[in-house]
Amino acid sequence: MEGLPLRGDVFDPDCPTRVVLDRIGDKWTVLVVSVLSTGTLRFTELRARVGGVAPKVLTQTLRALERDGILIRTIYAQVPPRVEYQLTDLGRSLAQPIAAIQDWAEGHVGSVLAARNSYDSSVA
Amino acid sequence: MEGLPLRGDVFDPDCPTRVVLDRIGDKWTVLVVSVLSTGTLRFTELRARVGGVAPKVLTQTLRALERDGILIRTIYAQVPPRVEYQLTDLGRSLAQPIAAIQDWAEGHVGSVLAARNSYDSSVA
DNA sequence: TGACCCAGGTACCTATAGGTAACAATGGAA
DNA sequence: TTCCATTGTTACCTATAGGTACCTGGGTCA
Repeated sequence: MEGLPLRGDVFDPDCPTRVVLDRIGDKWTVLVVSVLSTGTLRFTELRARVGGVAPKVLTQTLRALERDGILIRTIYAQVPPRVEYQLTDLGRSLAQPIAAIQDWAEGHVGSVLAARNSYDSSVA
Repeated sequence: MEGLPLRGDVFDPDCPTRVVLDRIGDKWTVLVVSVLSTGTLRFTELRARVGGVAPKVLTQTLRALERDGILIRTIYAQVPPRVEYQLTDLGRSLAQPIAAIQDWAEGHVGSVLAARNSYDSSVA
């Protein structure tokens, strides 16, 4: 019943593919997956590398990604608690397109901001 | 002052790269860019291909993308009005990573849904 | 006897993305 | 003279993602 090689169609509003797109649309998912693609990290490290996340929101994001099979959460019965997050194979496969997006964003910020300035001044 | 080959850093909360990620996080951007990557389209055609968009929201999305230099809006002084949307070079360069994301989404829906079922039933 | 560390949890608030429904403007067709 | 096509706009409402601030629990270190 699982692992159907079923192919979705993002243009169908009723296709669950939309759900996947929504997850990627999540404000922090891209950043978290990107950071984790470099290796296993603990909560606090994650928080430090992804600038600006509130702990509550980071927890939410991590739980959602765990639920979707993108990452694994490992709890070590220690004191103080130690929890590690690492990507699954599925997560690693997602890391590639995400890296492409991130790369585009970093490489084209200048053009986008320039277009924005130009547009705003012509409308003003 | 424009077109700086400045490279952003998505992990810096104050970096405008975040703005670009936010735009991609927009619910309809990915779909609109994807559809337009196949060629120029009119408003109604666009609306038909991207299932489930309300006209107001489509207008908002298109304006935002125009502002960011991703697409061009051409108005023909006809009656009834005719407006065409096409990607710019910048938009076409974005279409590639977006296609990768979309491809991933369509190809891995099955795995994600399976993980979700498994997670939900183990928590229940 | 505190104070600290880690990984969150809880309660609460709000901005805004997104949605619904109805209307506008124009000229040609029926 | 009423209707229709086309591309939106306007007013209005709401769900929820996201944020702030503070709490918890239990070893350890001083």
